Amino acid sequence: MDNPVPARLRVAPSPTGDPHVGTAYMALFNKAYARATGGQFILRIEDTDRARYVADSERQITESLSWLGLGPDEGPGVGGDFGPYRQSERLDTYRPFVDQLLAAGHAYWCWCSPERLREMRAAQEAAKVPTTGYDRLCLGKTREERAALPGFSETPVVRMLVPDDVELEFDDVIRGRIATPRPDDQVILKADGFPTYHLAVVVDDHLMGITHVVRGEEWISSTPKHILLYKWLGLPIPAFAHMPLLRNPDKSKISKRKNPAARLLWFREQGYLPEALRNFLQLMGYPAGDNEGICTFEEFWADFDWAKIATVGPVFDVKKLDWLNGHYIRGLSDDELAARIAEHLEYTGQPEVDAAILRRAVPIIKERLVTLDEAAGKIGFLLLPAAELPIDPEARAALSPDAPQVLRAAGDALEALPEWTSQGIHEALQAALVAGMGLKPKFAFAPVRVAITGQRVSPPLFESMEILGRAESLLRLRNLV
RNA sequence: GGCCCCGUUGUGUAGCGGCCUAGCACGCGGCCCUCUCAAGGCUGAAACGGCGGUUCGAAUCCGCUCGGGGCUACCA
Repeated sequence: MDNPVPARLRVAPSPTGDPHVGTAYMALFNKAYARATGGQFILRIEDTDRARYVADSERQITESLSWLGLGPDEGPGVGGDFGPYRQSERLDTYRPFVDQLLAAGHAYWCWCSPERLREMRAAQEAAKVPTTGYDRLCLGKTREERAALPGFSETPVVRMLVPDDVELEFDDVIRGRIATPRPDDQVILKADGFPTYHLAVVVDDHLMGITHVVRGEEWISSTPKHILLYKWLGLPIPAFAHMPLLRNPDKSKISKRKNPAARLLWFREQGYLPEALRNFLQLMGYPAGDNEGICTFEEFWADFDWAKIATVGPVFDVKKLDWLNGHYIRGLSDDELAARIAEHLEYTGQPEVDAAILRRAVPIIKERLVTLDEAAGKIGFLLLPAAELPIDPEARAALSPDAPQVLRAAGDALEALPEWTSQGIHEALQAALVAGMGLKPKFAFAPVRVAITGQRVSPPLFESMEILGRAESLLRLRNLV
């Protein structure tokens, strides 16, 4: 890394619902750069929109980030020298900045009612005006003067007075120099006394010592407003990194409405491993490197480079995540995997599974799992007594006519087997059915599989029988026909 | 509508004027292995949006065009 200066970066979600996958995406790149420079990664809650505020949201954000290994170095709950880390608790901090802007003539009061603003916008649209925006009706007026006019509201807001010569270009560490649309006279202080995002980010980023503003591409067009604020307030301007937007398959900005994977909690519910998700997120808009794109967070941040980030919004296609998840599952030890499956069952509120059976079953389902959630289904047949074992109707229908003889022969061969091991079972059945009855292995074992598992497709048969034990296995062989 | 951003196989990406008859991964097809399904091995199909320039030479540079996206809120 060529930047020896410790960077301070923040991820700043709004608690307006369950966490968005984009939050994790931003957090990942933020934290990577913080680690690369030996700096700090900060979580700040941007709860200035009281209308959309959801009480439980912050907890879910914090939990999911730490689940992913992307917990902050500073933030609500973890502390730090720059708190509070919730904007709703910082209302007093913003006031002096607003006053300063007002006093300097860079901002002005506006008493226009929401209705008037709506009508104004509609009129502009109808008239096909090239540039829309606030018409500055309130600019230069006292409260009394404005009150005499229609569309007056008792509770005013404060707007920025964007000058004609506002700078419309800035440097982005990902995209280089970029141009932007001309900003409107943006509201910075709302009627309810809360700042808008635009004022709050600038003030907080400065007060919290943020060196790199990392956010989604959708913020490019408002960056000139922020730069204006920095300049007016006499504050140093941080570096900007506008990340590409994650997309739905139709290329639109990823949304919970169109894409279940837009919900960060979805991944945990589905049984994805946090390390797999993290690795997958690293691949979004970023080169894979060697090793098929598999790499640890440490390897990722060790040669992290903003310039490598793509300017195209990647389509968020979970197919590759499925593969990665399987890969990471296969890399887990049997004990670890058993523990993760048990955890997942608990997290999703599914019935508990006998720990001993689960542990013994892990080796035979491990390479067959895409998600942890599939585990219960795969070992279900090991958990029920013979009498309750459901037989898949299709599997039953596909049974060959000689199935009864095959099962009887299998039972006879296993009855006297000296040692109940998968290998012994395999050899005994091979001898009785393949050698003895002259059946092809494929056909010889099919009815046995249905009897033992109730399915045509199952984990390895002989290992399953070993886990079930002799008595239970024999019972199942007799039960089917 | 206006302004801005972007455009390599189905998806994620490599490529930064000749090494490209465009590489890799996932996905998809086939084969092998095999008690089913997986896993694993081998193998196949699949892309530079289009048109003009610049140049000895363009996926790479320029222009236009088409296409996609974002913003245009007292939401972030």
